[in-house]
Amino acid sequence: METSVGQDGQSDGSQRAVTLLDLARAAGVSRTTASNAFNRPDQLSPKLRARVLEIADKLGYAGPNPMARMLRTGRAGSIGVVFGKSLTYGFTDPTSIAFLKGVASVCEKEGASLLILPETGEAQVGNAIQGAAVDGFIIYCMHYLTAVNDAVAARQLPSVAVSAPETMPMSTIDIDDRSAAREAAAHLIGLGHRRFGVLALDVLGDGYDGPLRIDQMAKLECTPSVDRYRGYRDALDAAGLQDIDLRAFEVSGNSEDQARKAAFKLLSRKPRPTAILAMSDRLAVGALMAATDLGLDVPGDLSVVGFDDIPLAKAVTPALTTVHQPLEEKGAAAARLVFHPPKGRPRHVVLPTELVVRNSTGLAPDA
Amino acid sequence: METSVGQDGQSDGSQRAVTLLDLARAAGVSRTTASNAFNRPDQLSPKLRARVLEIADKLGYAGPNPMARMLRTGRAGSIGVVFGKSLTYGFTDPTSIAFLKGVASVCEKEGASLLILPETGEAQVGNAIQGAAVDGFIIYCMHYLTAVNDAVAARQLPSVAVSAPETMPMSTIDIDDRSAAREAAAHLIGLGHRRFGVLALDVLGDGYDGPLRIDQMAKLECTPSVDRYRGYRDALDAAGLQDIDLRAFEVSGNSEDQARKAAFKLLSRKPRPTAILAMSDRLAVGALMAATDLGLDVPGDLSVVGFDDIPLAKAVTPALTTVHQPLEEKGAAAARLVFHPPKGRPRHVVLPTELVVRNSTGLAPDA
DNA sequence: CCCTTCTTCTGGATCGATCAAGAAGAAAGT
DNA sequence: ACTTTCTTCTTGATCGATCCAGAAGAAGGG
Repeated sequence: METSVGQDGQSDGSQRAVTLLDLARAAGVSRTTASNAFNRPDQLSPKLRARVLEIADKLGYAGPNPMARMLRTGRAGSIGVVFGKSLTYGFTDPTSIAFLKGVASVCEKEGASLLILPETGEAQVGNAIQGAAVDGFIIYCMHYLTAVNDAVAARQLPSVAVSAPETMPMSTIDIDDRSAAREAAAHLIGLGHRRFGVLALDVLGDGYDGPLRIDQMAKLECTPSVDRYRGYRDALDAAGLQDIDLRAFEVSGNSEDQARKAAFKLLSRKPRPTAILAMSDRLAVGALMAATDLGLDVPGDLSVVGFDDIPLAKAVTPALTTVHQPLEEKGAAAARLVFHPPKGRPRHVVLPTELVVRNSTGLAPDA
Repeated sequence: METSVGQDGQSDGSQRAVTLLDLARAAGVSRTTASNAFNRPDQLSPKLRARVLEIADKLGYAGPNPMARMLRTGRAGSIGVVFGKSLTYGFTDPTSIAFLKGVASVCEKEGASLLILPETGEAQVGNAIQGAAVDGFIIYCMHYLTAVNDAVAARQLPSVAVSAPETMPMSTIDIDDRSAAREAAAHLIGLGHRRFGVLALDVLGDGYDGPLRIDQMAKLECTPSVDRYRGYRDALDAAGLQDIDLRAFEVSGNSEDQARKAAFKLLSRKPRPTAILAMSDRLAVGALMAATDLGLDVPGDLSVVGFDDIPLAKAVTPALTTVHQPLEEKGAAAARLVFHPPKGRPRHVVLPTELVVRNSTGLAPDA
């Protein structure tokens, strides 16, 4: 009758953990009653409950084992976020930080935890997703979306993908990147600019820096970079400027320093561009630094328009003209959709954007 | 023998999930063999394994249920972070973001997930901690440390507390706030300053803004604010200036805007302080804004020294003189201690800090 | 006094996996 | 030919809880 417990020996250290059954025995009640003392106070008399809890305390019983409870109830009390890049990047880029903030705020309201999955590379990412004890997933824009999508879909849990094609079988949250970019470019065209440089987000996430690989764009699944580029072109087309040479550089990792170098190259060409279209505010800041390096005045000699409207955008000098997008709300909306999934078909939410004109754009110098 | 399955009816919708047993039956093997196909490829022939996995795919079996696996193996594959403030704050404050980044980078190396617990208030925080399926905890400086500490300790898991007293029964990670602050103040004293204003982090986390509540300081468990204040005083004492009136304002939520207001008040007194000791860089930035509001030149009329050395510190104008502390490394070190707990006694790590002199401090104007 | 209802508590079944021990057959050593 | 070893696979027990149906006793209604 006496179960021997491995090599324990009662010595200070890893003794077997106290379970609900131990507690029940010690209190002279059934497991269910002990369980109810924690979960259903109305199911037993207050006096008994107090006694059970007291004995639990004495035994060092912290409460029902979370893993066992999850298994039995089928709920984890948390949602998972799958990142497309290293977590280090996720906690560095202001865009994803704001997104996480939005997710976190909704989690907090729901009393749920937020599980951030490690980035393990395309081959392994399925394992992490498969093994995550969560009630739903949020997929934050990534480069190998298919692998992630398949793994998440297999879990059959409420899921939302951000900045993903609406052809995916789950709900999506997005902005209209293309028309937002179009508006940014139209603003510059309206100011008389005719020579542009583009600083593009990386297309494949493979650490490449250099001229935009237009030929690779078709491969893409996660497409802000592509959509924004098309938006820029749309504006040119609409203005009858389709023949303009739109020189574009890809910048890896949304890095200010790389953007500075790329912008330096763009601005060293003759004739020099009078405006830079940056696909993110960080890239735009890099362009500002390059302008300083070259002794160019912004917006006198050069106009710069960004994208995102991160907090830094209005803190830099000159304050950035940029496309405001609701970063936090993206996260919040995604989380809400996970907690309260739409019945029937998945929902595809498109959040509004707005061009915010500040001090980094002005009339073209040669206009 | 046929178990009826609730009200399922096979209709499109929530059909019972496929289990390992279903897979085993469909493949004509035992549960264990099916399990091994996923977890121990070496335990069965490659041919059989391929067949099992194929059938799993066909059945839509995503892989072993994470909750069941956790229960059986006793491991969750993730560590939890307990915040002392709302998650919104955690994802806003550059200090905690950097900390999380450090934690995340180590998690990624270990292939583990990062579970961020919701802030539920002092009364409920125990529940969240009790119910978290994790392999260990990191406690990030909070205001009701006792409640958190008790709940975490009850879980009997490897845990690390940040900026917590070494009297706690778990490992701790910290910097020497007191001597770092002392160094910052000594720097100003060396420049001839004799009239100081202090911008203090909130002592109780209750949203209070106003004169520093020195009388409350004894109550504290989580003590950067108190230690830094003491450090400032230490420097004054060492210089024989113990009688100086060290006027201090508490600023709630480490907010730049609130700091600006508080600094405005400090700087409106006659005679005006010539230097401001800020307990964080955000507070210091608030002081810079107040200086601008008052038409004061920094460092000509006013010197400002911050604390933390967040990225913003060197981006603002003038660049902040501040105490550099290894924010990311704090998170990384904490995570490492959770993954590889010290045998025997808990470890108390104190990371080095360094005063970084930039452009926001200069000779006292009246010296 | 009997029947119903409510409160309080209990035991067995179950969630879905992994583990330990061992069986069956093939391969190898003597 | 017989024992040993290795490979491959299986059965029963177990992880620690929650859920369901029902029992025992108290309270209330006619």
